[in-house]
Amino acid sequence: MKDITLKEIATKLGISITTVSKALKNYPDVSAKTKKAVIDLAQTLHYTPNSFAVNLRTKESKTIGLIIPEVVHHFFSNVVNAIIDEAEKNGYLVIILQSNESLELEKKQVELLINKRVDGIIMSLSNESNNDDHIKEIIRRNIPFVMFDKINKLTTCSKVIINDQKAAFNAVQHLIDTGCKRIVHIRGPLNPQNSIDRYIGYKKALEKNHIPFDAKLVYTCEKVAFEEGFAFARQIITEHPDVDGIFAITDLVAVGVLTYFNDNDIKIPEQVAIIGFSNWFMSQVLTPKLSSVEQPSHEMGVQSFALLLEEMICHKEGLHYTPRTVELQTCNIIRESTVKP
Amino acid sequence: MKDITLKEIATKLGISITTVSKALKNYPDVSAKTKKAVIDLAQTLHYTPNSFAVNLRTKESKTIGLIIPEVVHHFFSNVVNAIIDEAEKNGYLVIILQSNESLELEKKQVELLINKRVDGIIMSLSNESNNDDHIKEIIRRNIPFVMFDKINKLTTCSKVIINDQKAAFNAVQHLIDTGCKRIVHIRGPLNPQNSIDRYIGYKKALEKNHIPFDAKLVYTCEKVAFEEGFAFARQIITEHPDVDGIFAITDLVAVGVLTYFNDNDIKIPEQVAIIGFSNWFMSQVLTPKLSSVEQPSHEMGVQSFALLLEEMICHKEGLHYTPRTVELQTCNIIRESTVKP
DNA sequence: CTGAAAGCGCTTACAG
DNA sequence: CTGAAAGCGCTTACAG
Repeated sequence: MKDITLKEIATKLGISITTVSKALKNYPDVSAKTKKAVIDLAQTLHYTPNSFAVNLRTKESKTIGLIIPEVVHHFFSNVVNAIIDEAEKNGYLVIILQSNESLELEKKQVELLINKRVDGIIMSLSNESNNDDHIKEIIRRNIPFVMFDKINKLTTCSKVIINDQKAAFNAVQHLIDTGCKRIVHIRGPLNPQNSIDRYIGYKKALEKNHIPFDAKLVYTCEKVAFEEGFAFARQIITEHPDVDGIFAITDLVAVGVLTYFNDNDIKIPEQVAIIGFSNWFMSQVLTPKLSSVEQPSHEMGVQSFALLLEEMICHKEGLHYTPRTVELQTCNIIRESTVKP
Repeated sequence: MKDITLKEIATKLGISITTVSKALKNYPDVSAKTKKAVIDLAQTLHYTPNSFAVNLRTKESKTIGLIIPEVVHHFFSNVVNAIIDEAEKNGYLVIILQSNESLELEKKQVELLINKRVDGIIMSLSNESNNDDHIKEIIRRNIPFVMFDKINKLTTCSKVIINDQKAAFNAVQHLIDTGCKRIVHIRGPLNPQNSIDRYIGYKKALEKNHIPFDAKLVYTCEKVAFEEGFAFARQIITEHPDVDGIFAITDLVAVGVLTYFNDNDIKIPEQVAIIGFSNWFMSQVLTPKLSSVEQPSHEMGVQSFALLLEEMICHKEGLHYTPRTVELQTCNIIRESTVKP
């Protein structure tokens, strides 16, 4: 099937390409009669403008790129959901790529998006990434750019974040309020900013409450996986039978702990209370229901796109844009896993 | 920041655009010396070809479109994950859109993708969709097209499916094997093919085992949501206290049932056994762990892209392509919710 | 109100 | 080995 072009319509009607183009774009300087003829024929022939040519002329593709660690993840899929919908409402399509937490893949993907000449890029960094060359290249090329959640503080660009230190502090404070005295933190990898910040929040809460910090009570995930939570649970209960509270970097890991404890008849929260992070859907249907920190994933997506749109508009009009940082609120969602009867 | 073009490189080196283009594409008829000079300068200037111009010339965008009901869904996010990764390996990017189960949105999205001139489209239909005009338009335009999971039988295109009738039959047969005699089916909406097929599988299993079919034991979801499962559970236990088994259209609904039963001290599986569908991640961590039908989501994504790629290659070379249907295997995953002690 | 012409940045058949 | 030229399908400043 050959695609219909302006030229064909013009030939069929015996008028110029210029006039056809103007008629379809509803320019005021085309007679009503010509306009109607053109629009009718275009409809009959199922004409749709060749976006490749339009892109080349207008120098924009009305497409943005989105790189996240992985889509099969409660938090990220919710952000993706919001970004896709917001973008569509504003006439943009979204190309999605997954770094799978690999810096190497992420670099390649940034390159792909730059080559593709997307109008803007939204990103949440992989666990291995920092202010690396590929990020600098986005900035150097002056491509509208927003980072969310897993960000790098040194990069000058718009950001949508939560206050991970404060959120973690509040989660641990809650454990302490319910009577916990020996609190484990299962943290994320050493590199990502949010895993560092949650760790700091944990330490600050201990300090504030005059509970001595014990480095042996900190366990570090590599993958931030269910299986790690499960394995750490066994290790914790063997190495530190006196532990009475656990703050996990994310619900998935907390669920691993909870599953091990359930399987081995360790009472939650009577023996050990557990609180996770991000409030995954499943947390509310587990037994016991898991306490967690609510992270506004949908709103993060909405705000990320809104900031990117602002910047894309400035960029298009050649105006200077000053990056902004939006910080969203979090709160503790208290459920059975931390409420001692 | 202005983008570097072939022309600028050519001017700087005092050679023609043609030669620069050829050098960068490693044509054999360019001298090694010229080639080196061009490649070096291109690198220094961070040259990357303008994909808009390349698309226009080559008439392909190396981009495919993917429309699914929603990305925040265990099954679909796994398929998306596989499609993105397979596409990237083969040099394609993926634009993702969500119909949110709305036919109207889906139609608009198909139009967007056609206008965008993606090289191919992969789709899983919304609950409201059939062999409608927008689907016919894809076929009419001869755009490479694959449907997976939620398909329409009448459309002539490649498909990746499971045998929903057989899978449902086996699930219900399992309930019967464990001693269930009054079995409820919480089905999906009336329109989608897979919800019809699972319903037929349910009926066939009853028939085969000489259990009379009772239309009152069939409950119909509108949204296929957790809340519906939860509400139906209360209704079922009130209207039919003798029910001893439930087969739900998907795990999310089964989890709603399970949650209501847990909250109200109805023993699973002693009083009522439950089996879901699709084997969502959370099913293995619930109490009791939920039995389900394993649906190979990742493999569905891999196969969908593979079929699309086949068709895109034929399309590009002007060859005729005969659509194929790939049927993947399912199996029962038996867990605590159906194993009577 | 209509249209000829230039140009977006590339690729490639063709001539030399 | 190198390059002039046509053309992909559109948009738009300009002339009439």
